[in-house]
Amino acid sequence: MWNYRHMNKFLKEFKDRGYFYQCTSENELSKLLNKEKIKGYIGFDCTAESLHVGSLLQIMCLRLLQKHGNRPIVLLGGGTTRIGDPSGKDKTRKILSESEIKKNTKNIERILKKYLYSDNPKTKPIFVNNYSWLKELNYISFLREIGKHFTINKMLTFESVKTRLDREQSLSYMEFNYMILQAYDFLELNKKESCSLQIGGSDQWGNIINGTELIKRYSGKQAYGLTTPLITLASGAKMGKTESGAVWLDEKLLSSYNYWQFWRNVDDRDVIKFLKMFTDLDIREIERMKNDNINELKTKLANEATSMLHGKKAAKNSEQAAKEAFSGNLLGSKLPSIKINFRDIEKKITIVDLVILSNLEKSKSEIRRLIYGNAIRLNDKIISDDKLVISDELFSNNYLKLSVGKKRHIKVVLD
RNA sequence: GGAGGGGUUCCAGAGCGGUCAAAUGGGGCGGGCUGUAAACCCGUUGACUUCGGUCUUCGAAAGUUCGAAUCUUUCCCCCUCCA
Repeated sequence: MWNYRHMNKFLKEFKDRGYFYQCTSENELSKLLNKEKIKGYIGFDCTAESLHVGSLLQIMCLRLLQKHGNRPIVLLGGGTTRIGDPSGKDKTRKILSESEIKKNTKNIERILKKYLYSDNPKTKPIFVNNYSWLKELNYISFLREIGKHFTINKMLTFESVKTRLDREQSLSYMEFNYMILQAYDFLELNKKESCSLQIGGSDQWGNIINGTELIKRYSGKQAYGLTTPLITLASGAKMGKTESGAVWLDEKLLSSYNYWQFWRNVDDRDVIKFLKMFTDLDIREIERMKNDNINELKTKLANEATSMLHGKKAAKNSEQAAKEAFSGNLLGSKLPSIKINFRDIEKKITIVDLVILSNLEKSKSEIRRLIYGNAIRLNDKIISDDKLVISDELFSNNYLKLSVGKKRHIKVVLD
């Protein structure tokens, strides 16, 4: 059996950090990686306007590739998004408009650039959009050159297809072709950029295999696939979604403070795992920290993850804000804030209106319920009257701290 | 093509003419305990409300009725079995 000690450093770290799920031919890939620096790619779907933590593991894979001197290729699925990947989907997804896809693609690229290093020309990420080659495919020649390498018999055995058929849910011919297009992407990148590795989530295994096999048949070359596991939280839930929606990697959709809070609030049992997966801290260092104070570890995790995305300063500010908010200080100066003006005060807005304005809750009934449950506080004082009118006396130095529950705090600034 | 079963509030799933904004469980939210954790306990979980109520929900539309999630008709969609 293969000796772990001789394993390529990239692969070894890939495993040590918990990124590894499956690999097409591990030994050979390891040998190749030892011999030369390669290019590896991951495809990103452009269905959503931005990326969320669900994609973070993939992004971390690209960073790791860079760290070990390899060059990452980011494939933006501008073309395939027009089709829709049936993997793991019960139903056909709604088809997005051209302009939506364009907008999404741009935004996703912007976010990825925050994570990848561009200073070294040898490992600088390459961004490609598969629309550039998919749009000009000629149907007949595509069928003749590429289509002939796929058998329906085999395609029908793929999990993504099978589950749809088994449940008698319709699978359109368009979607059925998705896997061929993804395989073709790999071939294209292999030809154009001599890219020899595709990484993806475990649900992409079938699609990836199709790519390596197509490359083999088409040009006789060896290419490799590597997949990451589906991350499950200790609580059993899927990573990335919280009660209040997706954890976006985008300041516009989720403030850096709330992003920091997401990491600060992970389950105890997930902390070490996440430190390994989502920070650049040395593995051995993390091992050593195992018995450190759990809350300090969470803070560390939050700081590392936040600064990677939003910068060191945002991370520090978030930590500061959290300290102030949770240690019961009168005012969290770095807390997310909303402004209200004197005219609002004159209009005699109530506590309920104020919470609505803060965007922390959107239903008045819910806010009233929260008030009855002692959950709403102004400057840390519990509010028990839902008709309380906000007066300027409540403000100190034009600031007012509004809290909903134990965890949500916002600074109200009188303008 | 034939025979049945079903679409209920975030999810699962009861209800089968008024007492139904709809049991129960899960999830969520809030409170308690703690450590911004887990477990546990309690409360809450359509919207609006001058807290008296009011309005909108049970696949869609129409109808019966004083009154429908519950009955009738048509339509749409799912599932199981047989061919």
